[in-house]
Amino acid sequence: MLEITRIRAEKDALIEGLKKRGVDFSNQLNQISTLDESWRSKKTEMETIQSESNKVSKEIGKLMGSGKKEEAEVAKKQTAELKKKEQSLKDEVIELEAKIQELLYEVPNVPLEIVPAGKSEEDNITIEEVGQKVKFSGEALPHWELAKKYDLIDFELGVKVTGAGFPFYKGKGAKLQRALINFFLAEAEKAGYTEYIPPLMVNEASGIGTGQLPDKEGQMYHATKDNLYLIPTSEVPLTNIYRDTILPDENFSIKMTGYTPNFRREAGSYGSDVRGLNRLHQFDKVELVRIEHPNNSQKALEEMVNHVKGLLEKLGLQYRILRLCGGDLGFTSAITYDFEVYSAAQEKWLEVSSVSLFETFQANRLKLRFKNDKKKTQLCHTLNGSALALPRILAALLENYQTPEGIEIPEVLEDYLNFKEIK
RNA sequence: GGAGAAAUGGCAGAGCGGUUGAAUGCACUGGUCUUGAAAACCAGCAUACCGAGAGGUAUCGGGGGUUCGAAUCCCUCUUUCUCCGCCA
Repeated sequence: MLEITRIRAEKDALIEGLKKRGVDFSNQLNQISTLDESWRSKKTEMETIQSESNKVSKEIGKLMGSGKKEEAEVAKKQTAELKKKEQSLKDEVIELEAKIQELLYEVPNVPLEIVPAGKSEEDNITIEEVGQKVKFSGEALPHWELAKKYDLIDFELGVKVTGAGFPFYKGKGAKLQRALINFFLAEAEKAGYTEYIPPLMVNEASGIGTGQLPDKEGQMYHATKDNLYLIPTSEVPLTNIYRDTILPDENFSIKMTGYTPNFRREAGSYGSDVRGLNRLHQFDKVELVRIEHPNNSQKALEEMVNHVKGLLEKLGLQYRILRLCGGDLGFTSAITYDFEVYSAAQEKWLEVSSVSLFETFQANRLKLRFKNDKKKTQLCHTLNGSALALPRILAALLENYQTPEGIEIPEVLEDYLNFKEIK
């Protein structure tokens, strides 16, 4: 959520910045601005009346105290009119607040200077490409066939027990999955992140805090009886740890990591995009979340990008980094780098990580602040990134490391496994 | 799931329906004193919003109500504790 003070101060610049998303928000911002003005004047008016009636009430108190009951009765009658006015002003103020809030929820974050304008993924910029295409001697199988051939993942069983998009990992497939999780967590720990195992369900307030609600309600599984949501990413519980928090001073740099399954309804997805491990309703991910001083958030973003690069390089996967264009940017993000690995058998790029800086957009909703050197409360910056999402990494590993005899295992995972190849 | 008790500032803990945004203690910050420290003493110390400022308004777990006036009374939800039941 954009800060109302920013809209007051630099509305036109914000409108201009938002155009990079390919949508014109001048309507919303102008409306907010107008509503905000009348809100302020109504509020002042209301508070003046409140102040008056508070005074009269105190007078009555004094009169009652000194036994002048009749004078008190007269004063009581005086307040009736004030009450009426106060109530109607209050109604107006509340209505204006609700309207402003509603409009604010509609406006996404403003992209940073270096984010390219653009409408779709076509306009993303590839800023780096690392590694070589794998050459196969024979036919290269897609991961779903490899998974079947070596009995690593059972998709049909998942359909039977739960539904499409909920696979079973089995035997060496399950172990490989667990090894990857441990590897990612170990790397995060080395980089100074504190590990958490968060709840897999969150309440409504948390969903609103990180921006999944109200806009993306349909993306989450909702346990209506208890009004809880299954998390679509551990970003939600991890970031919400710091909801309604004021950090005591400027010296903070909060680095959290967590492994969790993630649940996404993915309504409307279809075709080859959902084949095999490409898109699941439940998938594992190790997430990085950071809360930073505004002066430090750019550096933190860079560190996170380098962290993910390191992981992909250690796994020996060909990858590229994209800077998303305005149109492809998530609602809450100011800048996002996507990481894609090349899946040699499917001959396509698969997104395995997304690293984003939200600046104050999330912190504003979360009420996550710190005390600056002038003892004023100021919003923190939040960041997060996947490091990494498991299924597509697993898919790429299976496909890229396949040989006619079996599947090799990247050396870096050997410490986490009791086998060195899959046959 | 049933029965009972409770929820106040960073913590502890007062608070007859009427200058209570809230006593007091601890913690914290600044100052005096001291060669330095401790102690003692003095002062300061919640958040948000409106306002150039003076100041104003709101907030005592959340929401609603009674009243001229609510931390204080009523309803409701949530959470915590105790007891019972069930259970990995």
